[in-house]
Amino acid sequence: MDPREQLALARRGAVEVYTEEDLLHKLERSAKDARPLRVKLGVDPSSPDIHLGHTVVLRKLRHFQDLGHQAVLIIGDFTGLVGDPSGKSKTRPQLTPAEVEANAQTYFDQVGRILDMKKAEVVRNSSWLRPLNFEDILKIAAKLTVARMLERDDFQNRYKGGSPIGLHEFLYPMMQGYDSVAVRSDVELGGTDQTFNLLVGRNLQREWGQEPQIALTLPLLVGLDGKDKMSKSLGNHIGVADAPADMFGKAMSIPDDQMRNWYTLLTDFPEARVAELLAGHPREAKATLAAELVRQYHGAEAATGAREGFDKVFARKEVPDEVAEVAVPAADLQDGTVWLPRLLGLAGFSASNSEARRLISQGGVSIDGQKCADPNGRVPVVDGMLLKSGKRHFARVRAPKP
RNA sequence: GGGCAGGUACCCAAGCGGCCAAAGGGGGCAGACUGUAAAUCUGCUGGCUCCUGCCUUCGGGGGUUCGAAUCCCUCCCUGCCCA
Repeated sequence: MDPREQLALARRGAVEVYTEEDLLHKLERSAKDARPLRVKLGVDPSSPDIHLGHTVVLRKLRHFQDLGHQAVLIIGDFTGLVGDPSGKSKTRPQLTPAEVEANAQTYFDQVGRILDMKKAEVVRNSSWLRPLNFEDILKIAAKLTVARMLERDDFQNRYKGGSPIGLHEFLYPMMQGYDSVAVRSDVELGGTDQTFNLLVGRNLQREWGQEPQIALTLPLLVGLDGKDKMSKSLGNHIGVADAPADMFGKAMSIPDDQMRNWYTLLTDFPEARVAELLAGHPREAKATLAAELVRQYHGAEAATGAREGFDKVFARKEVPDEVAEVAVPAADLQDGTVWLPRLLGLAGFSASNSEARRLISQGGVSIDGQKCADPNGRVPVVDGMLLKSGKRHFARVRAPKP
């Protein structure tokens, strides 16, 4: 593909490209010499499950792959020992090597849903970071200054707010930047919260006599709450490994005004199509989005199924096709009845009896469509009866075999 | 090393001898409504107890007191300032 077209494609959705001219130059040279660009993406194995927030940048990397460039995936197994401080308001716990390794494995399995892993180059940064001795580290550290570090928003906020900043956290951008030197990166991708780290890479490459990489930043995907960036620790995420029904339901719960963002960052829908959808009924637009996301990770059939299941439960208030079963142990039976709070606990709908009582007295519990009023009552156990808690928790009750 | 300010429930944050299972906000859950698990409004939000109390909780450990999240001692941790 023509370098200018490639540039346009690379540019799409990006917040910032440092710098665009350099990228064009690299693309042109790459085309001329038939030498793919090395596009670096560092992944943080501190949280093993990847969610849609991660996919924004992974999708961009995939696009580079599709253009024939070389994806270089760096498993931050060494940096993971620190935990990226970017955007964090507190120090992250350091992981043990074993944890990092286990996480990396999970990560691989999931990332294959987006990248073409057969063509990707996967490396671990421990392979070049671990052998460094203190003298090497000092040499690299000397290229960075405290003042520059403190320019970063997250550090600055923490500093001003009086929260601790570990010295090792200062080393994080340094390590990530050195990764670029180690893999001779041409382009590095990252969220906008990575900007500083990506720019450090450029500086260090220059110091090591390499042509600086292009830093391409992408917007952070806002999570289900519509406020904060999607992250597992905030619980506002959709995991790529989530079940179709979950994925669909969660996507349906994003605030309306986030739809455009999600469409542009998570789908390949052309702009015109998105505009058309957003002009229509919001629920319809959201359902289309949700279905598309399910399709990407589970296929078209699952997408249709998820949508139907959702409508069934929430629009038509019917019972879903698949309902988990709860077996009532004989020990809990008394004259053929079971204590309702106990039953809710058995079904996994409440963590304690108090919570179960609360649920019942709030009118959130029903059996076979019949609301349960007594928070302390016993109910006759009928094999196959349907227990419902809240709007979306169902369980088929199984009586003990005589 | 010295001085000062702090460590409260899932998170932020009040309380500073009894009326404190602990204000308020966030989050979570439930209900109403609806276009959805959007938005909005309302309620609930330590555990056990079949409601009557009991148990655990306010950084850890000791103490004072009839009684402590609140006072004292000590240890650990954090921030700021000085060195």
